[in-house]
Formats: sequence, structure tokens, C-alpha cells
Amino acid sequence: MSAADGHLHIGAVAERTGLSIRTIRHYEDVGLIVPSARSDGGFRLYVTSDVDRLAVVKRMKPLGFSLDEMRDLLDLLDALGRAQDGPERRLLRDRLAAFHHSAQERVRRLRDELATAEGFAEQIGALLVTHER
Amino acid sequence: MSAADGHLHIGAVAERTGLSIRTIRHYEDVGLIVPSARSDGGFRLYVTSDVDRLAVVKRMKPLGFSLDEMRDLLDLLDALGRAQDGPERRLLRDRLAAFHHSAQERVRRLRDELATAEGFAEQIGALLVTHER
DNA sequence: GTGACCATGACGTCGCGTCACAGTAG
DNA sequence: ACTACTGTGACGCGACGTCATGGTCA
Repeated sequence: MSAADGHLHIGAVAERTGLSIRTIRHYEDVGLIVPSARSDGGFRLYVTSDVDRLAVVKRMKPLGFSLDEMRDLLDLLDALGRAQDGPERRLLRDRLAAFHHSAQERVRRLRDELATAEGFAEQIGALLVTHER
Repeated sequence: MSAADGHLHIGAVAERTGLSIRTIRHYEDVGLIVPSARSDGGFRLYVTSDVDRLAVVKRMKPLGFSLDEMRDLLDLLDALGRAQDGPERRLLRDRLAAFHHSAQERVRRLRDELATAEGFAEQIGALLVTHER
């Protein structure tokens, strides 16, 4: 099986996503993203949707969710894509709303941390001026 | 020795700083902040300057420096406070400038991460709207 | 003397980095 | 058949969390 017809080896995926090979393998270990195929020799073969999932994970990282939580969210999104209208779909939407809520909370905390960090950097800058020359 | 005359037990310090007791002990393990005294029975006794150092560490945390780097910076600040004018002082100032530089870099990365996080949260919000009712 | 607080191990967790060693792809 | 790439362990690390067990403080 060649890597040319939509199947990417892990190294190419690492380049495209900016994640390390080790990280991608770790994500598989914890069940976050399992490549949809293997070569005869055992090489992981990734298709576009796999790469997309990895890209989503990379975007989520700054929020500080655990890998377990990210897996939950990815599964949830998949389920929402497949679910028919009905009570189960409303349950899924509720779970998504909960995610959204906690994501917003994490954004708030990130803003606080940024402010703290900016304040600290400024303070060092001021010290630098104090001790000038 | 009583905890009333400027000597605080670790629990009181934890409350005041918002750091966990375990964290404060860990900081001591790595030589970041060593309490300036112990009671006869072995209790850690912290004075105001110890608490101040801990507060500085807490402010630094969002920048993502390692505990070793934080120790270096705290030592550097102490040294700058004590140093006379002269060539050694200029060396210290240069090291501080390097810290400032890397702090600013970390602030930039934090800003990027915040933007990514905000984008992701928004995206979930949009999905929520898509699947409304 | 009785709670509430504290000390010292020591092992656990999370998200990977970093070998070592061997097999695969092209 | 060469060589870059990939596979699977398995140990290491940083910054703590979490017991367990026993001493201390007011």
C-alpha cells in the first residue's frame, strides 16, 4: 500500500499537524485518535479525517482539557453528526452545551493568566529601567 | 514558638497565597523557597519575606517557567538588590534583560493560545446554534 | 488530653521526551 | 541492498496529588 493515495505515514502527519510523532502515538495509546488503517508491515496509515481530528485536538490544547475530555468531545461531535432528531439528540446537545460552558470558563481563566503574565513582564521591564546603565 | 509574632505555619501560608500545602513543600524540595525557620517540633515557620517570595512565584506561574528558572530569577533579584555598582552588577542586569526577553516571548505565546482558545469556544458555540432546539 | 494541624516518606498521575532495538518502505 | 522511516517496549521527567503513619500545637 502506497502512501500516495490519501494514506499518510505518521511522519507526514506530524509535519502537517505540527504535533510530534511521539504525541500522535500517545494519542492513539489513550484512544484519542486511532489511524483508520495499517500497512501490511504495520505502519500506521492516516486518512484525511484522521488528520482533521488531530488538527481539532491541536486547536483544543490551549484550553487545557485532558486527553480523556478531548476524546469525549470528539466522540460527542461524531455522535451529533450521525444522530437523528429525537430525545437522544437533545441529550447530545446538552452535553455539547456543557462543554461549551466549561470551554468559556477556561477562556476566562486564560485571560486572567495572560493579564497576570503581562503584569509580571512589565514589572521586570520596570526593574530593568530602574537599574539602567 | 507561637505563630502569632510574624511566624506562619504552612497552612496559613497556603491560605494567604492560594497555593496548596503540597505545592509549598514541593517548592522547598527543589530549593525554590525554604522557610526561614522551624519550630522546636519541626513545623515550618514562614516570615513575611517568605510569603512574598511565594507570591512572586504564583504570579510567575502563568508564564510557564520551570521551577529551576524561577529559582534563578528569584536569586537574581536578590543579588541585584545587594550588588554594588560595578561590572558584576552589569552582568546581573544583562541576565535580568534576558529574563525579560523570554518573559515577553512567553506572553506572546500566551496571547496566541488565548486567541486559539477563543476561536475554539466560538466554534462550539456556533455548533450549538446550528443544532438548536 | 483532644482535636486540628503538621512532618516525612513513598507511590500515582498526566502528557509526553528519549533511548534501545528491530523491522519496513521504496 | 541501502537508507530513511517506522514499530514496540520501557524508562525518565516535571509539578505536583494523594495516601499512610506518626508526631505537634494550643
